[in-house]
Amino acid sequence: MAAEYNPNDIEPKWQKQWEDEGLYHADIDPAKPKHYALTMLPYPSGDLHIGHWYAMTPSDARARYMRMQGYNVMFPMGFDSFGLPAENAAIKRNIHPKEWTYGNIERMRGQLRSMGAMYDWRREAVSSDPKYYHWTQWFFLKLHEKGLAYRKLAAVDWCPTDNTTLAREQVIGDERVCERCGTPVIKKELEQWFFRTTDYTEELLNFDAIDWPERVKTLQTNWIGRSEGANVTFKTEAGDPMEIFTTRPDTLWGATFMVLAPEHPLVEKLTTDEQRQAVEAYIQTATRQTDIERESADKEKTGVFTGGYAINPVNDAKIPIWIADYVLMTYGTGAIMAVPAHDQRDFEFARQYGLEIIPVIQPEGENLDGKTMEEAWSHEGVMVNSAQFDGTPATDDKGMANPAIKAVTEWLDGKGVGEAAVTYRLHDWLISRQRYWGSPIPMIHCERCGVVPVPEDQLPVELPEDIEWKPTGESPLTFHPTWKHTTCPSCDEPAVRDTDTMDTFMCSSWYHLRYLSPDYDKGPFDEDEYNYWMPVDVYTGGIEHATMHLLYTRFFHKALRDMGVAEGPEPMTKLRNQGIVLGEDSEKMSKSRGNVVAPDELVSKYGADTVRAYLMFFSRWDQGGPWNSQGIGGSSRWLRRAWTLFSEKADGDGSADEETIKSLRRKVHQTVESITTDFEKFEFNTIISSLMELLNEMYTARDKGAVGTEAWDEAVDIYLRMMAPVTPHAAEELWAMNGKPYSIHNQPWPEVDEAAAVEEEITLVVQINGKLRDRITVPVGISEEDAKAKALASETIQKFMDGVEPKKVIVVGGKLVNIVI
RNA sequence: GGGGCGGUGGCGGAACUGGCAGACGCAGGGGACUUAAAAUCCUCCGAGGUUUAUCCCUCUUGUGGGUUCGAUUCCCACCCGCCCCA
Repeated sequence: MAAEYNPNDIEPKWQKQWEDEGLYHADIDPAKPKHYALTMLPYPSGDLHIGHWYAMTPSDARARYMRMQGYNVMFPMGFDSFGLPAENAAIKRNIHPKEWTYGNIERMRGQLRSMGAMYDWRREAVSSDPKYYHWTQWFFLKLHEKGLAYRKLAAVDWCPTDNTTLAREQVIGDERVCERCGTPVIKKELEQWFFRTTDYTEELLNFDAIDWPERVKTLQTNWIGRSEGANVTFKTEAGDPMEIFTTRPDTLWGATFMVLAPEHPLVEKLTTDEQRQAVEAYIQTATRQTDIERESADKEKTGVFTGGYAINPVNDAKIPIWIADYVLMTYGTGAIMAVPAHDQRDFEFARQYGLEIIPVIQPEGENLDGKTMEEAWSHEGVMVNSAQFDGTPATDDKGMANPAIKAVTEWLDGKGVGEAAVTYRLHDWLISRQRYWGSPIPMIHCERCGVVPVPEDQLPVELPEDIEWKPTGESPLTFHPTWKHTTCPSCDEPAVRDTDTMDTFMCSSWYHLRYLSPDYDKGPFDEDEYNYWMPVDVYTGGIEHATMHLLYTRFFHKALRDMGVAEGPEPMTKLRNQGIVLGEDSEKMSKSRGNVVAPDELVSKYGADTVRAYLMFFSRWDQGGPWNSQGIGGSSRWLRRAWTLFSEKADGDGSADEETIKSLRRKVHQTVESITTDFEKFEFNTIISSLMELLNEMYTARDKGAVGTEAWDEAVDIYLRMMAPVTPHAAEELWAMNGKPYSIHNQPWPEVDEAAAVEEEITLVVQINGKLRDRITVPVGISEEDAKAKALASETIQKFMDGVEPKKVIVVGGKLVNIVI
């Protein structure tokens, strides 16, 4: 009798053996094609949750599949271990961030091992280790050297809960909340370090070299927010130039007022004595509001007339200058021309304050009138009230593709009052964080020499461990008694270190390079390793990183390339996103909802193989979906059924008839075909379905006496190979039980025997007027005439046709006949 | 307002290039085994109609239209959900 399936025995056993033998060690092998498979590294938050399993085990299955396809596969893992939660735990529970983090890492390593993934642990990298952040700092110095890291005073986003600044990307949604804790951010004027991501805007918009999901490309494109238009210089009555950017220079003749941000430097000068009191009061209230409140679309528009006027350069019209809080100093030039007839926000503002509305784009078949219009017209039409441009068609096209914009822009340029311009929404990346648990910024502030980089041979600038936490809004490093005091590398006089640390996205922008050689100490990575393994061939992870990590890492790579440190256009060739596993109540899993699924419990109940299989099976991987605690029973049943069939020493007499053998082989090879395609396409759910179907078919074949035949042995051999990526432990154990040589994970992927996979008979579908009426079994490759003849000869069909002559008969590739009557 | 993704049985989902809608599984019904239960095995399982029953028919992929011999698939309009940008 066969041994019972007991995953809790066999899984740890094989994990240990694989580990001891270094089965999954990936070393440079020029004789083999390489494959660098990478899954986004976890933050060591304490416990591996089901989302980690969902991200990691299907990726592991695919990496294993690639390995069986003959690739030299590197599949590394590590920890993104700097960050706020460690520090918050320190404050809350009085435990040092380092201790908390490394305790979690240790725990998670064990949990990761229980997945049975093929990680090469020799390549593990931990971003909070000095030997790692040494090179994070080194990259900072390189970026600084290249002029890509700079310091500026700016109104930056500040999270009052986390007590730190945030990058623009880390401020989420209309409510402008902190990406980590959900607190609405506020603005603070601070001097901070930035990276010049905006130097790479055009290049970041180009996705030609990568196979990434459309969704991610769209998200990045929107985020970068390229808009074409023109810069136009207006003048105040006093002659001061005021530059504005507009995407609609063709509507310049309809500009009936200008609006400046309340903080605009010219406001002071423009404001007349009569208006001064109102203007100052307005500025006071506006500065007390957050950007969210100011920009909110449904908020009533408010503003105040400064008393000053501007001269419209296209027609010398004198137009009033207002200030309003919906214009932000941080966006564009902090000044806009207002064309109420063709911009809804300007329209509402004009109606509110009784300002003039002049339509300059007339839609076909209508006659817009500024006095009676009910909303702005922002679509195509013909230019009117615009002097020599009257009659020029204005289309819905953006930028120079729009004939009206093109004509006006060229004219402005010739006149010297404007020029074509492109603006981007993308900001430079704010790097400084006023927190402790991060990589120190390797810069020194010297009273005499200014900001001086720490010399390379003094890296890493290590974090001190004896630290006190005070929620002051300044980096805890500031209050350390000695740490910040140093000498200036250039004048040797006393100086202080930068006490901010780097955004942790900086650490994760290059971790894929550290995996190449985590212990290497002559540089961030060993060049031989780089030359062999890079770029990352398949990168998997959640889509939530589309405009953060995935944008930063592309920027980082391009910057490194320009320094000669990296090569190639992009760091990650192919990207695939998994969805999110929801709780059984279809809500996001959270401790407070009590709908969290704990993988450790599932593993002890069902075994890791079942959990892996179910995670691959229960939904489309890219979509995710609600967990179903009963559903996993199906995967468990499948695996046990497979175990039963393949572990029993069934006495087969090989008495199966020829047809049974043929159809068994057909199904086997058809399954190899479909599973291969599915692995290529990351369609994991149908891989499991196909394995289930084949298993059902094999049970039928067994009952018909197939055991003991060559075809049966072939089927078992192929089945186990196809199981291997999904359920690596069970497959290894069954492989051994069937007397096959260790290890199944060194076996090649099965090849399709095309001849065996071919169907001999097909079901000819017969339709009348497109409705299914009969099915006839015919030999494959039947000629069109024969198919037609057979269809027309069918009794059922004749009954339906009732003697009517067919008008037309359509035969499709010998598989379908449609009779039109 | 602009853009993206999605909407298929009670549920998760499948369906290759426009060609048998609902593979595979969950849940559910019926049965076998069992003193009983669990486990396992067999079987039914979109809705409606017809029939003793087998059969058979009609409807059905968010809604409405279109293209086509034929549409879950392509086109247009709309509704709903999620996301991004305004």
